[in-house]
Amino acid sequence: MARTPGLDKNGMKKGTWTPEEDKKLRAYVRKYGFWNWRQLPKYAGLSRCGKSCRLRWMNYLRPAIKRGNYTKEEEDTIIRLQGLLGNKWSAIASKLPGRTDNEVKNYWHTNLKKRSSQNISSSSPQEAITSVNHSCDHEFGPKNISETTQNNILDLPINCPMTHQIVEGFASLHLSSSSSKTSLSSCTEAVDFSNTECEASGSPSIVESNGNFWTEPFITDNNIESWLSQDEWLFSHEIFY
DNA sequence: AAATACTCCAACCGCCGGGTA
DNA sequence: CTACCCGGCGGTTGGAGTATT
Repeated sequence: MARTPGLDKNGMKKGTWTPEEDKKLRAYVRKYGFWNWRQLPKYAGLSRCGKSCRLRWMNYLRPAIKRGNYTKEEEDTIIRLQGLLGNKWSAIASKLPGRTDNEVKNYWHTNLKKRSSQNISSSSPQEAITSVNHSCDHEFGPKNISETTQNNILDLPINCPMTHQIVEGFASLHLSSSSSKTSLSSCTEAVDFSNTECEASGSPSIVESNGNFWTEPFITDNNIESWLSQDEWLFSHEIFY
């Protein structure tokens, strides 16, 4: 499972993360957040590229990541959304709290792919659409998504968290025979998602207030107690999720 | 017990889009 | 307008762990 440790062309370490590296990354992110992944390893004392740090944090160290077996509901959701959206793993994972796109992708390829292909012969895309439609009805009131989408893809309940994915899924299914992201974006750009369940992405003022954050991240750390209490707030409000 | 085949998943790679200077 | 940087995404791979022969 683990990859052999080595160095990339820039002299950065590759391969499996050690517990010590995890500790450093976790401690740094919990204290300072992640405002520039490229710079982060330098100040966190890690010989890793920023990308590797980001991946490690997002897929493994992040709080609230759910480990262990998938529930029947989760499996059904993955199968259903994969049928609708294709390999939009991040979109699918966003509907599974605590699961990462990488994890969902792996689980699909190792466990669900075969089952799904068997089910395809017995259930139509229309059934999958209807199923999602019901889940939206439950939270956002009745709206016939399948019918609406076929008539006007933009006329969807904007507050429905499924809408973005549904639009993209139908864009790939109906609007273009190619899989280029350009064709998808040209469709989704017309929709205002500002009112959907987007996570907060702005930098908290605690960082902005520190003008030398990146140049002196540790030096300015004079008020650890205060930082830690704010850290808990950030986590409780899912700023880091 | 040893060898081989298979499974699973952490991690890497390359590409793309958004933001900005 | 262009070039560059960065974060994010999806496809792929390496190899440890497990099952089978």
